[in-house]
Amino acid sequence: MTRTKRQATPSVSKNWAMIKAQLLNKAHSPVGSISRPQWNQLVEALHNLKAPLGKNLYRALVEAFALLDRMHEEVTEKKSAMPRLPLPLPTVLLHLTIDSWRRQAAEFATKGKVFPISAKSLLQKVEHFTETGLFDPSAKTYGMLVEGMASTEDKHNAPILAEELLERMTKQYGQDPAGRKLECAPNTVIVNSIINLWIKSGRSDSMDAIERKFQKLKDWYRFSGRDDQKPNAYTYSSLISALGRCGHHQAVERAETLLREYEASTGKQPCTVLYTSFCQTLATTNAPGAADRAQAVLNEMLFRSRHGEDMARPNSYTILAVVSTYLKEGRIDEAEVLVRNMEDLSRQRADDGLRPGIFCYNSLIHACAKNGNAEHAESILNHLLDSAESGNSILQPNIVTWNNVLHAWAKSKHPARAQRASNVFKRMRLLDRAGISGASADTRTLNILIDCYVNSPNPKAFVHQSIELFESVKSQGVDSSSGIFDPVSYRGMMDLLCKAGEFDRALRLHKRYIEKSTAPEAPLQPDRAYFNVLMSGLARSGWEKAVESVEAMLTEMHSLAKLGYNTHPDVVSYNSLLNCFATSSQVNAPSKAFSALRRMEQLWANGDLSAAPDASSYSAVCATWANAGLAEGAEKAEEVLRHMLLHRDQKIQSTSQVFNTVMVAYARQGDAPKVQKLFDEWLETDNTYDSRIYVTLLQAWSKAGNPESTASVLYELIRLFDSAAIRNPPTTQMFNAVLQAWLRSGRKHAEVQIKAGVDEMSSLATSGRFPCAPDALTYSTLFSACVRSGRDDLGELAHNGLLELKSRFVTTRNPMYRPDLRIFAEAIMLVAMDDKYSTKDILSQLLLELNAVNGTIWKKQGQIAMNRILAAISRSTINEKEVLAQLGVEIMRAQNVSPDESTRKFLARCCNKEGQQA
DNA sequence: ATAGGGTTAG
Repeated sequence: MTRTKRQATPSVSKNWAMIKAQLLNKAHSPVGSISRPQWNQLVEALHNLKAPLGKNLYRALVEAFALLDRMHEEVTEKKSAMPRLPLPLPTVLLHLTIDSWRRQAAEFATKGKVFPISAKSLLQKVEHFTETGLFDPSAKTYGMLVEGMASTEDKHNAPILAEELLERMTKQYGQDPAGRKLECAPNTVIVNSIINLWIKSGRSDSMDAIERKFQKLKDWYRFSGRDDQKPNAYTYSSLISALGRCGHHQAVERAETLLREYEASTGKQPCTVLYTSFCQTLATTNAPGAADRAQAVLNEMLFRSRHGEDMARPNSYTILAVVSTYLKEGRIDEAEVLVRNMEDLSRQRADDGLRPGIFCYNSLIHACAKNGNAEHAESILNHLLDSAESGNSILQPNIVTWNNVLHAWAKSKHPARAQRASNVFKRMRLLDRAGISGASADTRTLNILIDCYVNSPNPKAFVHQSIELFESVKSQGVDSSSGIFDPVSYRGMMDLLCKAGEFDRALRLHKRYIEKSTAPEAPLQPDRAYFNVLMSGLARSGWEKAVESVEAMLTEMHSLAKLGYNTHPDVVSYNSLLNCFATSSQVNAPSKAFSALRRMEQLWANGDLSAAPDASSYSAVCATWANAGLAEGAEKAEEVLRHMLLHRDQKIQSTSQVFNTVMVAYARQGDAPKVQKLFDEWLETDNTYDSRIYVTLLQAWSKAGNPESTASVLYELIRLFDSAAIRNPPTTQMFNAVLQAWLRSGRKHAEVQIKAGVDEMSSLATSGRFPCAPDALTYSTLFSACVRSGRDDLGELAHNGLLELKSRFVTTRNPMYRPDLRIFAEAIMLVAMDDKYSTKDILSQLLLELNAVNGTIWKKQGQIAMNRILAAISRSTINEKEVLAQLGVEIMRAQNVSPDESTRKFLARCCNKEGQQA
């Protein structure tokens, strides 16, 4: 008796194991043979699944589906006898299963995996259950299915599927208005879910679809007055965030209308999410004044929540949205101030909800990275680490924080950037080993770190370190979700090895990677992007074997593609080959380049759209001709341009890159009128803008020594900029071209024109109109013209110019303002030639500064420069020639410059005159 | 049952 009782109330798992063994095994219980008590056991088993669903969701889910399928088969088999079974089953059983499926699928999606049961197949199942009467689904059932589409269906198709489902629901409900139950009508929740599918779809028509959906919901509500068909805060919030994310042409205006509409239709003030969505839309659209408006919204929210009103209290999402608006406008400092203020306020109000989250800090760090300020990025990390150590768990840096800081060093110009990145990585590993969460390196960490090495000033120095890292990570055998090398890592390694000039090593590693990644069951496979990076690295390298290696890899891509890998060469792959030819010195490079281009055109004609030559392809072939060192190089390049204009893919809208390459070729031959002709043709036929092409024309006229034509190009650029037709203002480089044209023109009084030009540049730059502050080249041009003029009244002008340049260099540390040997030499000559200005003190001071000009430049130019200086001094009327000559000799000795015959001649002249006077 | 967030790679 006791025994039977124990058996009658077995544990859930025991019960389940027994049922599974007996009832799901068709050999034991053939379909159609299940008795009423056994049926009840099946139902009970479904109920009991509720408990384990939370823990081992996936297994429970598989079991639930097995049970449902078994019951469905049973019902189908026994259809005639159905009245004996208590059908339909309670809907909650179905909902429990679908809800678990939805949650499980969402979790899979966050890990980048696709759940094996799709919404589409589940929907089919549900429809079968409905047909047999096993279940009677409601709008809630379909709602959850629509929800699950977001994570199991292709995002492009998901909203279409959902719309079809809604269509069927609407039809069914409408066909039987009297008999249908209220809960089967399509409702607000399902429409909201569909709107969210549209937002995530990435389709170009999504905004229209969303507006139509919204309109439809409003129509239903107007007709029925049902509360479950009324647009709610979820609806408005989704709509407002859609405006930014799907690209509405007047997003902000529409968002404001929607906010007002929400207030009018609900009688409620907007809540936190609505305000936050509004700020997000301001951020994504980057509307004028976005940051100030977002800040105003935040202030309003803070004001309303001041006395504990919860409805509109800002949270970390809100703060992030406002911070993003500042960052989009480049107002990093103000973003930081806002974050600090919110930290203070949350302390003041004793409200942790007001604190900026780690996402805010990660965005700030990313902004620093973009700004090149890695030092500051790291200081924010340090602040976070300090505050985490003092018990602040909300601000624990996570992997993105660390990755962003490393990224900041990768983009930095700091001389020790790679070393600093290495140090950050070391700290990371220490903390990780100490069990601190968020510091465990993932694949991105490794990739960014390699990127730091690639971008270091001396990639060669980090080859060893990278290979060590590479080997250590590989041998650790960590799980595949984090910390292993992926194709991107291999790409990075290849990039590093190419930049370091270690081509043989790169090719060896490449071979190993291909062997490993094409082995059966290999976790990683070679892909097109991997090959493209490697090939473009080789193409850029200037290595003599680049052409043959890239050719071999192209063949390899083809053969791997035949084996089913995603390595079919595309236009980028072919362009690498073409770029090899463009820099190759092989005599047959042009013909090989042209035949490669032909092959691409052939593939394209045969329907392989990914291989259609683009502007870069044609430009590379033009460059191959231009660089081949042939007399007719420019003409041949132009033939390629003509060929492209006739046969190009219409997707190439901008032809400027190709025009530019051909123009550069003619410019090199000194044929400025031809360059102008091509420019005019480009202007007439191409409506895209390209600053490079203007620069080429400018340089061509400048090189031809035609100041009027050069200046007219510059004036045109100024006119375009002032009329807002182009965004980039004229720069120092462009003004310099005009000055150089004057110098090259060899005309009389060119120095007067150039001096006027330099003054104009200074005043335009000081007034902030254009970034055209005179640089080293500007003064070099001016001084050369002055020296050439032979005038003896320019000492003060030269001296002041040099001082101005020097101070600009000291304040900016920008190398374009660094005075070089030539500038110093010519300034000294001009001072020496000016009897009224020159003194021994000025000249010896200048000579000492000349000596401080560092660099290897002395080896090449030192002798000529010193000879010219000594010549000028020897011709001057100054008294202390011998002293100055002595100084010159000392400088030459210090700089390892050996005197020649002219040197000795001028030295002798300096001393002789001195001697005569004595 | 329904909404919103940060990073890398030619």
